[in-house]
Amino acid sequence: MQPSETLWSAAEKDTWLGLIRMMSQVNRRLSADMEQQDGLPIAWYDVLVHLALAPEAGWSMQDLAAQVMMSGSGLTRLVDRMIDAGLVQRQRADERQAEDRRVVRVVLTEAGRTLIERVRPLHQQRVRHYFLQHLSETELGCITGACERVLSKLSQEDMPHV
Amino acid sequence: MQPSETLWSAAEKDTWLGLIRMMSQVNRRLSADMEQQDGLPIAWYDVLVHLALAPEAGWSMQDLAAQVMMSGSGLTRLVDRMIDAGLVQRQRADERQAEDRRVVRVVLTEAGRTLIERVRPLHQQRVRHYFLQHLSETELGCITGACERVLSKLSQEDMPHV
DNA sequence: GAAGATTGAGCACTCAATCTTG
DNA sequence: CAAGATTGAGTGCTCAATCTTC
Repeated sequence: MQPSETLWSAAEKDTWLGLIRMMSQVNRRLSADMEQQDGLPIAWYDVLVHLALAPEAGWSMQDLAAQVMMSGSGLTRLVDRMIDAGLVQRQRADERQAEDRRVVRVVLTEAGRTLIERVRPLHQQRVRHYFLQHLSETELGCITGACERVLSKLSQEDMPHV
Repeated sequence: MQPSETLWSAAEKDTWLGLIRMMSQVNRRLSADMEQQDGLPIAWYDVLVHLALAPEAGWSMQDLAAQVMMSGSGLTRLVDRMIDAGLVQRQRADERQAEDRRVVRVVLTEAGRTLIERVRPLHQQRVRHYFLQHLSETELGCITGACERVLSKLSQEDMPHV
C-alpha cells in the first residue's frame, strides 16, 4: 500500500491523528498524576466529580453511567468498589415516598465529599498545566465550536426517524 | 461544592469537556461500525494499518507498541491473537544476517495485507463522515496547530534534564 | 412485557517478574 | 547488568442473561 492511497488530505490526516495522540498523551499524564499523587483512579474521580455536582438526591445509576460514559454493569461494579472504600452510598427508594422503587440513587458520603473537594482543584490545575495553558482564546473557541458541531450531528444520527 | 468553585473559565471547561465527549463518541461509533461491518476490532486495525505503512522488514515489537500506544505485554498478546487469525507473522532474526537476535519483527501476511487494503478506505470514509466533514479548513488548521503545540510541550517535559 | 439494576462469563489491558541476548 | 520480548497475576471493562418493579 502506498502512503498516497488515502481518501484524506494531508491536513485532515494531521488533524485526526494529532487529536488522537494529543488526547491519549494528556489523559495518560493526568491519569498517572492522579494515581500517584492523589491515590485515586481517574474513573473514580469522574464518578465523584459528577456526584459533587448532582442534585440533593444524587444520580440514578442510569444517569450516572451516561455522564461518566460507562456501561451500566461497569458502573455497578465501580460503585461497589467505591462503597467498599467508603466514598459513596446506594440509596434505594425504600424510605423515599412514592418514588420508583427500581431506581438506585448514588450519593457521596462525607469522606467522598471531602476527597473530591481536595482533589478537584489539583486535577483542574493539571489539566491547565498539560493542556489549557497552551491554547489561545481563539483556539479555545474554535475547538469548542467544532466539538459541539460534531457532537450535535452525531446525536442527530442516533434518531433515524426525524 | 458550588459549581462556581472552579479554577477554569467557562470557555476552558467547555473546551476540555467538549473534546473528551467528542472524541469518546466518535471513537465509540468508529469502533462499533468497524466491529459490525468489517468484523475487525479497532485495535487490530491500528496494528494492521501501521504494518501496512512499515518498511520492508516490518516493525519491532517496541516500535509497534509505541505507534499503537499500547504496553509491550499488551502488544505481545494482541499479536498472538492476530497470528492465530493468520493476519501477521513474527520474524525472529534467526536467518537475518548480523541482526540483534533479541528483537522480534512483525510483518503482514498476504491475508493481513488484503484485509487492511479492503478496510482502510472504509474506515477513512467513516472518519470523514462522523468527524472531518463537519470541520472547515480554518478549524482543521487551528486544531492541528493546537494539538502539535500541546504534544511538543508534553514531550519536552518527559526529559527534565534539558 | 418493558425498564432499572445487578450478576455471570469472557476478554483485553496493565505492572512486575522472568527469560534471552548484547 | 541493560535491553527486547514474553509470561504471570490481577484489574476492570463489555455483552447477555437474570431479577425486581412498573
